[in-house]
Amino acid sequence: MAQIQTLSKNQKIILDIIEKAKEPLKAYSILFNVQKKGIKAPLQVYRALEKLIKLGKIHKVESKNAFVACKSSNCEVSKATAFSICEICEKVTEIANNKLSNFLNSFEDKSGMKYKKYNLEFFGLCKKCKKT
Amino acid sequence: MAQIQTLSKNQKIILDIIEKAKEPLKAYSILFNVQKKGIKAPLQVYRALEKLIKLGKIHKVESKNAFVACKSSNCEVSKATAFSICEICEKVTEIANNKLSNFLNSFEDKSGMKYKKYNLEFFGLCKKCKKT
DNA sequence: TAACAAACGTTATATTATAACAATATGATA
DNA sequence: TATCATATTGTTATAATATAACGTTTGTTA
Ligand SMILES: [Zn+2]
Ligand SMILES: [Zn+2]
Ligand SMILES: [Zn+2]
Ligand SMILES: [Zn+2]
Repeated sequence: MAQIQTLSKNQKIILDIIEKAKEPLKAYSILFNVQKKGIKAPLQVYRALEKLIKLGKIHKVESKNAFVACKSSNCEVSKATAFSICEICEKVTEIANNKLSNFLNSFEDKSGMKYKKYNLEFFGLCKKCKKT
Repeated sequence: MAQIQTLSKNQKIILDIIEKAKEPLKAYSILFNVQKKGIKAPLQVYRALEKLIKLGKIHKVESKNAFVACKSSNCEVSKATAFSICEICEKVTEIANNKLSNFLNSFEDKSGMKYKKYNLEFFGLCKKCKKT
């Protein structure tokens, strides 16, 4: 019944490794890490990633072509994502901030376009890197 | 004196083709289009793109790996970009909205991180595609 | 159990981007 | 003008990221 059980074998393997990582993982680094578990080809990784993204279990950090597990249990279906990215140490953190998400989810302009989804990436210096 | 004059030959050629395009251009499609002008290698394109981005003349649409000319003369240096992207016709438009940029430029959270730059991509249906 | 959809495995290939090296051009300044 | 520094160019090769196409297997459900 838990959502995790609806995941297939490869999807579980790959979600697991992404969840355990401390930083966003790139597809081929995931591939390298799961070869001992029998996943041999890029497509196997990319297919799992695609599914996990659809389910909101992971997100893609577009500016880095890398994948992170979703920390904010809010976004079961990933249609509103925001990240902070340190330009020095490259630390990536998912931003969970109601003021921000409320603002963006209700954003409208004069284009007549209906926004269903967004991805926001902030860049700057993290606490540690600011000090140096 | 005009900023355009500080651009090199290759940079001008590539900015020109991006400005004339009606949609975001991919690097290799740019390459194909400028081969008659003597630009033969990917690196020549990527180097010009990199410089043009730094100058704020163009932006990269991360989710599409494509490049658009900056329309909003506000962002001379591109540190705050926002796009709307239609999921059907793939039309991409740079959003110039003061309420949005003011909100994001002054956004702070409890992470202690100082945000200097952001990129936001909205997805949805454009006016035309909503009707069908 | 028949029919369908989702996931899998595999090979090959497409697409996007950078490394490394050498030459030339440009602009500032002594 | 000579010289120094920096930016730009040209070129070949290669790295990194992602998908096409094919057939098989597994799971669901009518
Ligand atoms: Zn999330
Ligand atoms: Zn940092
Ligand atoms: Zn712009
Ligand atoms: Zn559209």
